[in-house]
Amino acid sequence: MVSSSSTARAPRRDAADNRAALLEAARTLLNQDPDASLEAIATAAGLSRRSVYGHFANRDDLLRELLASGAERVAGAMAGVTHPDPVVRLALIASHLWQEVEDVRVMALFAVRGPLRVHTAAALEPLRTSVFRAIREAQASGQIRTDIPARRLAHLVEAAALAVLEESAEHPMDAHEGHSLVILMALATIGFGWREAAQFITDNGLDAAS
Amino acid sequence: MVSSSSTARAPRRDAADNRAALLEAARTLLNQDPDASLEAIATAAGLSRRSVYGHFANRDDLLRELLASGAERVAGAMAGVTHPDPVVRLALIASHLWQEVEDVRVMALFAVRGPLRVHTAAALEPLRTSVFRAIREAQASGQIRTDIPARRLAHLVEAAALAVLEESAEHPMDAHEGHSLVILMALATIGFGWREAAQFITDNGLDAAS
DNA sequence: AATATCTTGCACAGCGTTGTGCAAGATAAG
DNA sequence: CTTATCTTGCACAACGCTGTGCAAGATATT
Repeated sequence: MVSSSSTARAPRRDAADNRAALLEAARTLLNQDPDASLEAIATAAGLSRRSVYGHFANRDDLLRELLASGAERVAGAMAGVTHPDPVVRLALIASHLWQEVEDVRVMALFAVRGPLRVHTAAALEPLRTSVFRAIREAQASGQIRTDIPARRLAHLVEAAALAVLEESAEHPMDAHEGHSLVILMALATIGFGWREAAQFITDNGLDAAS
Repeated sequence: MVSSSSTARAPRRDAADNRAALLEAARTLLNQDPDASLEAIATAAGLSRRSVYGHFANRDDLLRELLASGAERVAGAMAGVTHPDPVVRLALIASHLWQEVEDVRVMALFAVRGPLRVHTAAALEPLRTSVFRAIREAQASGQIRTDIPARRLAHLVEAAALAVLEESAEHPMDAHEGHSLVILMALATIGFGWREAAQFITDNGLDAAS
């Protein structure tokens, strides 16, 4: 199906560009207002609303593609995180997460909380699983709190990260501050006291994360 | 204007009942779907959509009244919280908060996060202020973390409480578990380690909060 | 029983949006 | 240059919702 059997001509290259421009515009606009209209998105991309339907079947299709690719990008960035200590692993995940999401905070919240979170769930599944595994492992070795079941704790860690995102969306926060906050809140959630957390961060060089 | 000067008759008493029924129905329905239509709300209240406009000028009016009264109820429940130790005060606030909001969790999230949060801000202001004051006081006396500015920390504590609400909305959680979680997460956010927090809770009888 | 008050149903306008059909125009590929 | 591909503008239908006007009906109050 890729190279058609008939004598069809190759698709125009600018079409692909426009498609990309639409996604990029959507990324930007939806990050300001998750309910931005197609009209607004198309205009921002330098196209007409009508043309959008030449690239995507409908609004949902655009959103789906945007969110799915975003979720995969985020999940992909976590793939390289491997560390023997499960707590360090968690902190590294938090750190990378922030870096990936920092410039799309509002849309990230929308992607995970909004009505379309169904479309990102699949791509984020491995990430959630590795968080859960790290927590279970850390509980087993007595490194973190055991008064909350692992599943629940995993959700709460995720919620803590989202809470920082939200806070950063409402009250200006530079990238560096957000980065450390995400880690601090994750550690706090799993049971670390604040001095303990600070010690842990310096001990493991997490404050100078690349 | 209360008792009209003309020979007007007193308003019918069932009208007030219907108005109350509308608010109650709205409270229930909006707790399931914050975008529930007036049609749905009116029907649930045993009235027609048309009648709603006999009691409220428009949709926003209904919402405003509902949210404002809810916010005041919540804020009012915190008024009685006075304790010399600011950390205990924070924990008590968290505890009472849960009890007030437990049966309206989804709508509470909507009221604080949604587009109508403007209408609840005023009523919740004293509550937010007392959280901020408690945190500042506790920081001054070295009881809690000082690596995060008081304002920011206050926001994060609020976010932590909301995170528990959200978690409870998505993954079933009985009232008791939610109650302790809210306190635990608040303490975690202000810098307590999990054992320290547990100790603190038993020491102050917070696990048996009325 | 008289009457003001409240409810109802229906019709209608308005809103902002999405999705389509179609014909004409612009443009990259061959 | 020719042609298939892409874009555009306009018109139109549809959707679900809010808000109103009006006349008729039900009901509490007096």
